[in-house]
Amino acid sequence: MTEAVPSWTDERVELLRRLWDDGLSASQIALQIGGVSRNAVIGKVHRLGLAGRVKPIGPAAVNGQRKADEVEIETAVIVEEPTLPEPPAIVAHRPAPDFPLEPRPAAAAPAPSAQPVALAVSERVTIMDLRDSMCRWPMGDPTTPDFRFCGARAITGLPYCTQHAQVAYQPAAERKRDRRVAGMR
DNA sequence: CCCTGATTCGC
DNA sequence: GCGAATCAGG
Repeated sequence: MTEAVPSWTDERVELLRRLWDDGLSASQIALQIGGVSRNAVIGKVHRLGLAGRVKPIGPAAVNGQRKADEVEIETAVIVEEPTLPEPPAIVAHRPAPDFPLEPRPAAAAPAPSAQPVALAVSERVTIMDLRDSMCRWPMGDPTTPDFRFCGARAITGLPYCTQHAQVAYQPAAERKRDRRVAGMR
């Protein structure tokens, strides 16, 4: 097939803008877009004038990559009381990948009974289909082409749906070691 | 060492 | 305009 990438098409640029605005690093964006190096991404970002974005939180928190070299502020887990009638200024940092938190069984043979579904199950959406008020919880590695977002109805004021908001802002509960899938490289 | 973005500069 | 190489920082 034609592996040759056209170049920075509108779609690719749009994706680039979105991912960059989403806080993904250049290397991650490059891996996801494919066909471009991280330098290319950075270069394009600068040309587009997107550089100098506000540094969110979590330089590479997307990957469970921890370095004992430095003490990071990963402890930025916002501890909140069980009651959250109002969305405080929660610092939405990029949550760690979550594979074991899928509320949907793999084999989804709907066997449509005469039962109207009140809420559609989480529909994974791509970055392109991600709209506002959609849960922006990342599913899968941003480095893979099948990277999706939850896409469910997000809580007003929060970037996540009820399901993921819980895990995103869980109280100072115990934290279990998250073992990521077999990493390449 | 790993990573990050910023910049330069030949193409 | 593009991006590899390089730079500078964490």
